Amino acid sequence: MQVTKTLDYAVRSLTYMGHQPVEKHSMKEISQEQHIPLNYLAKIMRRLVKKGLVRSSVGPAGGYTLRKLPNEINLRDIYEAIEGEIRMVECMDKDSICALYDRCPQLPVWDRIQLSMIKILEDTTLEDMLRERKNVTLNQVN
Amino acid sequence: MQVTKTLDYAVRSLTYMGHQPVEKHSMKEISQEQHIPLNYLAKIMRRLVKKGLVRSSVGPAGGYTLRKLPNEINLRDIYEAIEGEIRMVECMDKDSICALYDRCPQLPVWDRIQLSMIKILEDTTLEDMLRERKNVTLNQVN
DNA sequence: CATATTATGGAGTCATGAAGTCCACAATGC
DNA sequence: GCATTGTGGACTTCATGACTCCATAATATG
Repeated sequence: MQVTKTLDYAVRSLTYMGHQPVEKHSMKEISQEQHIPLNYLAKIMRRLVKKGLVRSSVGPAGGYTLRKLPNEINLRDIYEAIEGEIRMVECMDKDSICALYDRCPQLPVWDRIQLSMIKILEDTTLEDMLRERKNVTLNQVN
Repeated sequence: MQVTKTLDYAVRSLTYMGHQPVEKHSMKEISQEQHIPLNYLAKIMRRLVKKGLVRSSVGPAGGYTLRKLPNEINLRDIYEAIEGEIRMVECMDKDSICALYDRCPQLPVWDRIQLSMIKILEDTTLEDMLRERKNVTLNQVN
């Protein structure tokens, strides 16, 4: 559950679009405003389109718009669109077979923790981020 | 907040030692019982010693013992011993300077999420894992 | 005291994945 | 028909996780 740069970029882009959820935003615009490398952003947007978070149109005056309202898009959606299924431990994969079957005391614990985290992500929407904005006065990112 | 193999190994080893918290356990013993590559385990144990989680003694009949009782060792301790300070987002590092200072709506949100996670890790002790053991009937790890 | 046993320290290897670049191509508004 | 904007995929670079190996230090035991 690390926040990669890619995820950061995705959240930033979506938050940015969230300000005028109806308007169309070109990749170039997002890239410049949010300081995201254009070509890399292209890759990220493709995933967001494919996962149904944004709608795209090509050609001049093309760009992206959110498919839902900011309060209907939560962090879990975004996380999974970018990183795939949330899984804290590798062995939670269905296919893996464990040498310690039937005496692994960790699994239930990680599982509980993972559930809590998913809930937190689900409970946080783009709108929360937009609201947060005015409270922030000085901050760091990279 | 990914559970790496290294962290998994650390937790396993400590849980294993937790069964007889007083007894000494050699690296070879832990390695064999928990299916952890010996040389790699050596590296992990060094960190646990350095961070004060276990006590070591060398020579024949040497080995490791827990420094505290299982209910006094929580997952946060172990996590930080292995992975260092918990930080979900890179920009939470003190030194990083952000291009988006003063309009980064993400930070407070990630920070809140991080605090929740830390709390969960703190509230979970080795003893919880030991207790868990009897409830588990079939499982996977790798 | 010699030797076997156990931990310590550090260098080196290998594979994987994140982050980013490039380029050719497709859609479309003017 | 052309400029503009998104799409798809191949390719590169670099950092890090997950090891391996080896030389060395401490110490129980005979």
